[in-house]
Amino acid sequence: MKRVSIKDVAKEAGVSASTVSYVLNSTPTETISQETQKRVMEAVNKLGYVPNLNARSLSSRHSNLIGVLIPQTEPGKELMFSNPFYGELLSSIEYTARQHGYHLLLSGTKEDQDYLSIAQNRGVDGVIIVGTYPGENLNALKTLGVPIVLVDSYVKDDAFHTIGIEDKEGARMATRYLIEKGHRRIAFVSGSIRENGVNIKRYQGYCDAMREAGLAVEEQAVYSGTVDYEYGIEAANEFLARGRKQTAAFVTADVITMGLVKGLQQNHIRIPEDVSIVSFDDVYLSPMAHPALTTIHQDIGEKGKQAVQLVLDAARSKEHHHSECILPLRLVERESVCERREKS
Amino acid sequence: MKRVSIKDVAKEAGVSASTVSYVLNSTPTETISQETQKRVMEAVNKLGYVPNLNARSLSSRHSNLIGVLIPQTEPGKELMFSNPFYGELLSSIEYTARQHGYHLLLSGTKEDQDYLSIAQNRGVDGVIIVGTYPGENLNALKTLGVPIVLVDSYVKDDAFHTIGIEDKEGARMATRYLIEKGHRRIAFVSGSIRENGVNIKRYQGYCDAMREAGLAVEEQAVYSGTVDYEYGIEAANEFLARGRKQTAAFVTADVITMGLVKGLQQNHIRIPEDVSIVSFDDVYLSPMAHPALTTIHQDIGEKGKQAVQLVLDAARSKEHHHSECILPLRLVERESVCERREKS
DNA sequence: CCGCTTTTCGTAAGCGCTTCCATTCATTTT
DNA sequence: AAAATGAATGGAAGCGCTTACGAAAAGCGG
Repeated sequence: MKRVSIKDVAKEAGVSASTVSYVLNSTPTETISQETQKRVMEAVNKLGYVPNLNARSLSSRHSNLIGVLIPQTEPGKELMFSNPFYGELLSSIEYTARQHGYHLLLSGTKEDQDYLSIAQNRGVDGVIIVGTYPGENLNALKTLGVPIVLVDSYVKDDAFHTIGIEDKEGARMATRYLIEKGHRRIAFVSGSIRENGVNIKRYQGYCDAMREAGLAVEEQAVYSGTVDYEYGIEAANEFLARGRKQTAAFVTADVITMGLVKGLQQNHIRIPEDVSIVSFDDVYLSPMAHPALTTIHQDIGEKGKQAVQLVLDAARSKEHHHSECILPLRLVERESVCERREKS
Repeated sequence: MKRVSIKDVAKEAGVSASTVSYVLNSTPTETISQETQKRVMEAVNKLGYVPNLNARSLSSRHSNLIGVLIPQTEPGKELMFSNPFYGELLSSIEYTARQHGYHLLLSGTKEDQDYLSIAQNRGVDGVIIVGTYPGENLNALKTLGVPIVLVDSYVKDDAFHTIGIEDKEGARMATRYLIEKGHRRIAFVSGSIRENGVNIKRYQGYCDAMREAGLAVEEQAVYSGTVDYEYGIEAANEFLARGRKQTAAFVTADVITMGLVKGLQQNHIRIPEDVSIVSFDDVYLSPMAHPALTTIHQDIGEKGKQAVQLVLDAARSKEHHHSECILPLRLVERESVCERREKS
């Protein structure tokens, strides 16, 4: 239980602590003889020495740690992963980071929280923030001096790196697809529409597509709530309450869609025969849905990978150059949409 | 960008660094006058001081950090969360930890990996390991001197705390339910069956129930693969290949079930009319499946919460007392099972 | 006003590691 | 042969914080 420190190794190998440090870090400016290296390594193995990374960070000013902030879907709701999208994203982030020898410091976030706590405290080398946050909170982070990458946020500020997708274009693509299938009354269902968020862009894309086709965007055709399946069910009920006006819907998240489909089916509305749906994200389980979701596919794995890459690149290069990465989208056709000739 | 340290605060407040430390940690043995406290706090706020937790850990020997090890489902597969169960569990762990002022150091794990790296390195205060691992790897962790809790593992060793569920009983319950519904030929579908893992217990429960009902456990009725929906589909094909012998199945994970259901439906096998299924886990999305999954419900949130609780309790108390926590299970009836009179 | 207890605070010694700089030899160079 | 070079290592000063320990200030009964 006795922690073995670098000094113990030094003593065992009959060298100084600094020498041990040099061989362990293979410091390029220093040169240690083969023989000594071998002796040190033997001591390390014999004693089972593992360096204390806290101490290392303290003196070397970098921690090989990346802070990751993932939103709790809703304040008060503890389920950070009520949206499987986050799970998949985190998965990819973790995997990529680990490949590079980095670990993750994970924290969920409530809106009102002080993000500094996680980041500044532990001396992370960079921060990945996923989702949309009020600007003030982000500003505090800028003073941190470590690279910050925003995933899926439209905050425009050169202090941050960003990675996202063509939200607007994706939504337009989805909506247009529905229009091409003969639908004219198309609902828009999304999570909360907030400043700098993705949903506002997707809403614009939806509107654009409608307008381009000469269709009106009716207020009663837009549904907005939270990003979880509960809201999908709620939206289904609301759809009924509003009189089943639309024959199709563009939904901005697969989770919502799953709830929506369920809610609709429970009311004996058939998908896609009665209501066609194009969804968004293409999470791991969406081909498993019934019907399998026709959805805008985004490469979640790539998103996470790029996020990590951005942080690491920025952490390495000294001068700050703002970078931005937009991933492409594509529509994958499955079973939740069918042709429709509007009666009117 | 200039980091403000405790000394800066001390200077600003006109006191010594130790005094600042005392007020910040409200060290119980020391007593600082109200007035000084106020002065210090003002300086802290004015300078925007945030303590460097690395330094703190270094000198105080505790980090307010919990290491979390989550398995990559399959080696080579990067998707740690191909099973939504892990996402939900992590969610709960993160939330609970945060409530207690702890952060998470997250790492995925490959089988062959050296777990020490994450734990020992960073001086975590405890480790939560979810899933089943080869014993040798765990042994290395024992020397760590921090509490370790194993989630869903049947490794018997007083050095570890464990938290799990009544796997065997749950499986028995599920199988018996199917039998009560008139099924006699029941498949067992699970992820890999390995030593000390949950599936072996569930298999036993399945066997027990069958035996109790005087039914034979046929080798060709058991399917075992990986825990993801891809395997579910595979199992469906295998089911066909083996001649559609069973009228029901007990599946040990909802993700697998989703794949299985999909695969079966694609082959025009109706659920539950042709094949009834009782699943396991009751993940967030399982009521959304089509049909909604009749499944053994486990309280994933509670599991995560207890895991954290166990670590923290153990970290606080000096002497080691092995603790163990088994959570109850219950069957929730939904739509994937129906009555059946065996033809034979 | 004096010893004595309490309260309040500063000094200093680390925690385990990195890293600049100086030092010691063994080689070369001229 | 003396001077210059370079390779190989150790010394020591921190990184930013905690925490004995001890000293000074303050309260108090007599």
